Amino acid sequence: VRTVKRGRPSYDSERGLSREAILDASLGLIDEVGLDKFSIRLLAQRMRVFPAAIYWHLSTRNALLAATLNHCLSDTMPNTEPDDWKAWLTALFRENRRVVQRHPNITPLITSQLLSNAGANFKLVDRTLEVLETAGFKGAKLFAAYDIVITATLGFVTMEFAALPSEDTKGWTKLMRQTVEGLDEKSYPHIHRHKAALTNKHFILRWENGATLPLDASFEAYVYTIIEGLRQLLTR
Amino acid sequence: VRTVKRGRPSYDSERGLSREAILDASLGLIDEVGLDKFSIRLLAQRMRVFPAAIYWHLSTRNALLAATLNHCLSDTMPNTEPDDWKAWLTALFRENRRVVQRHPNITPLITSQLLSNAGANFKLVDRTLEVLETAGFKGAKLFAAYDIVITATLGFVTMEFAALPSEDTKGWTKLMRQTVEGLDEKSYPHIHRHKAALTNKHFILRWENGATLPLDASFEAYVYTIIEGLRQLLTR
DNA sequence: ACCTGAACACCGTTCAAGT
DNA sequence: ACCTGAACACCGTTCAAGT
Repeated sequence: VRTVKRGRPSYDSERGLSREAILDASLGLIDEVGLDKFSIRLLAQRMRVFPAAIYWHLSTRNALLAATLNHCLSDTMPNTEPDDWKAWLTALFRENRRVVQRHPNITPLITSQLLSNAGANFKLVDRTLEVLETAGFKGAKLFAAYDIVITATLGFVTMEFAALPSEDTKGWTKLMRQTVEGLDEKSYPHIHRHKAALTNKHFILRWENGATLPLDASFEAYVYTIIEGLRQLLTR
Repeated sequence: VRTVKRGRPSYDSERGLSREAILDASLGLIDEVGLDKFSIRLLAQRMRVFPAAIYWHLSTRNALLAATLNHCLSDTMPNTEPDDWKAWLTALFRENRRVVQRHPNITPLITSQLLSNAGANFKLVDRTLEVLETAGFKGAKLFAAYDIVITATLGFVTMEFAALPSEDTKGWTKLMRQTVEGLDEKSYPHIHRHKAALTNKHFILRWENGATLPLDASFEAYVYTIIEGLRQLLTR
């Protein structure tokens, strides 16, 4: 008789572990507690298993994190027609951002794990190359454009969702607010003039991240900038 | 009689600790051993001091890392005239990249610590706003352009110098090479066609990072793309 | 004010042993 | 094949005590 247990979504303790189940649980745990508090021991506890059991499926903590990141990003694929490269790229950037928005805590992994291994989204890579080629990019320009697209896909969101300290150590937000609001007119005239519009709303001058304060307008302007820039690169 | 000790550059064990000396030593240690192996205990050992001594000067490990990052990035400032915004931004992007190139191991910190605190480079922020305003950016466009410049400054290099696994666990490079070279023509026709030009040379398909294989051409194309895109944004 | 020395509550990882 | 149970060598951080 199979009795339904407490309802942990993607792991059934009666069926044992699997790589897939571990990655699901890992992503869920990172969403919940953040990377600082994520540990193999805590993950094992959630899956009602001994810590060492994880190591039978994944060789190391870093390998687990890398696999979790790829697992999270592996579904991204615009369903736009690939012959309109501008529309396709726009869809890619937006769709990717939506994914990261659902899992903001994974962003540090994008630069702490070189994005390349067995689980990477090679389908997306191939499609990107196809789109750029049909757009007219050739030779050295094609590869430059490809790198630019990858950077544009991940670069803005990693900055937008950059991690906050997991504990408000000694009133961190208060210190941030004071620092930014204390920037004086003499030393920082331009910051001072636009203080109201900048404070906690744009890079470096903020103390919340995209999870609570998304930078929608800047993101859309960034997408526009990249695509217009690529258009210039194409006809250079 | 002051006897010169073993010649650790910026810390003299006879004069005691200081925030400055700790940040110098911290950056040096990260350069040497990488973030994975960096620890407060190891840092303390290098400075010939008990671990707890560090905590008198910096409240926490994360605070230390954030301060180290800012310490590393705080000197960046193009010496170009600010009235030519394109030349100024180009200089900014290049100078920043040179800094990161000297300290590639700090890149993960850029997204794991929200870039904002008492030690951030607010002079650079103010100058950036000045340059963009004299270029003609106003209102909402000014703030979007500002966010784009910050992203462009840090986004590409964080991807370019994304960290590798600190130990070659189970022949990681070998696995990477096999994975990339094993991408078959049927499933990945475009990758396959350009395999020679892409393998270990561009994002996702590589297993070394910018420390050993810099992406000079792509970086310059990215700078061009951003600036041309901003030019379009300005006159939209 | 600044650091020592020791302790506490955690980690990742390994390995023999079980089933 | 897959997991247990215990152990090892580390961590970050706290705190009383020294100077």
